Amino acid sequence: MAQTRERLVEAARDLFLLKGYHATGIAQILKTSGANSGSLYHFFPTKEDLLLAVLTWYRDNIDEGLLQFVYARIDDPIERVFGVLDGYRQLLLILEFEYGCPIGNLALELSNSHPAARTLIRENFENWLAAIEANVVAAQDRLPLDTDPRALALFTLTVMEGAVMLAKTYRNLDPFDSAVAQLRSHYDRLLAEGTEWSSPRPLPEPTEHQDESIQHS
Amino acid sequence: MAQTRERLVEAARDLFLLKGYHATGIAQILKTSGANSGSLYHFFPTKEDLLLAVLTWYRDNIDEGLLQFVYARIDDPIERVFGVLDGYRQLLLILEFEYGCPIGNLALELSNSHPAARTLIRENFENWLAAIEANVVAAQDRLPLDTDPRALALFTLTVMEGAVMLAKTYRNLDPFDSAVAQLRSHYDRLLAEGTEWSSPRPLPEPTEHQDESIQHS
DNA sequence: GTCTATATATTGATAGAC
DNA sequence: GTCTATCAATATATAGAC
Repeated sequence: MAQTRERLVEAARDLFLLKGYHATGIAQILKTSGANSGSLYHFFPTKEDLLLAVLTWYRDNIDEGLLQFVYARIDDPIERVFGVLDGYRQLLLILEFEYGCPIGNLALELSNSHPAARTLIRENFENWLAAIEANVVAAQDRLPLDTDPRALALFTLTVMEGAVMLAKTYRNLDPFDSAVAQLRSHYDRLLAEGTEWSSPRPLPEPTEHQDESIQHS
Repeated sequence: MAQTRERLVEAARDLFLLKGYHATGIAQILKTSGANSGSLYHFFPTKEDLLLAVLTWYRDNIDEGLLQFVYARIDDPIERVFGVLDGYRQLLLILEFEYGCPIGNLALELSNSHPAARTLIRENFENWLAAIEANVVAAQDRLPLDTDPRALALFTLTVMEGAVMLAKTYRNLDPFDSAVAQLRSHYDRLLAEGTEWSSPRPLPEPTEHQDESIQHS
């Protein structure tokens, strides 16, 4: 049947999500999908080709799989951002923390060794960032004039990925909720400043450390 | 020799860091460490036992391996926090992004399937959090009275883990620097408020979304 | 505690009939 | 495009002499 390819991608997607790439065997993918070895290798010459198909699927399904589900019930752009984060929260709950961000998992497992996968992982992140950035831009009339939408979107993704990692490790939503609450307060402080130029960075207490290679905002 | 066990742990530690747990074979560990199969299984009945030894090593070496290196040249507690983050930045650079946080990598790869490892990963995070929290406490006289040191430390860890993931994926320090700069501005806003009680959360523009399950601060 | 040789299962991948 | 049978390589782990 023509949907064999699709079943294979779905099975691989779910197994990679739950167990990771290396820990998932071809045999399991065949069993889960109900396909045979010959069919799999007809569509995907190597296991890595199947991985790329999975990452392509995620990349092309961020809208229906994630955004539309949130946007359907929330209109305010800032609340949409936190609605997306809440989507990950729900998935952590539903799958009892045997989950994480599927892209994040594969990013840490494969970014070093699989360049083609890394490119697709980056494209996934780029799509996610573009969606969040669009929300920040839509709310820009309530944010300080010097707000950098891309940087704020990137910060949001950063916090989400870190928060999912900690929740998965603790098998508990507390670290996730705590981190998102801190992120919320970060947004709140920006909103509280309104459309004025952001106040200049205050001078910290004089300290005696010499070299400081962190770039400040 | 009595240091065979140590050489095995070091080799496994480095290989797990670069390639992950599943992608690292026993044969490679033997080759890298110069030990023989019999020696390895004398000390570690299973591969997972070796993994636990590696995680224990990290847990017991956070001081000498990370903190003291930073604290030796920085005294200010807030700058020590960002100095620790800068340590990860340097490692990303030195190892040309073929790196990440070793604990974070293993957290996403193994938290689901290896409960004993997950416990040690959590202990690693706890040690890291305690160190950062101690710095926040040390700077508490410059922070708002209602600052929660544990929550701020957790936020810092969250941002660090997410930032390392993105830098590794992009093979570029930009996302790391951007996220850390945002975190720095978060700290700066807290410092700017001084020791007063934090201003109450401002009311955002009224919006029409109904259910909002994110916990606000 | 260390050595070499090897067992056993599973891995990703292939062959060739249909 | 699908099927079964199977390959060669690698995986983790073991045996037993020293």
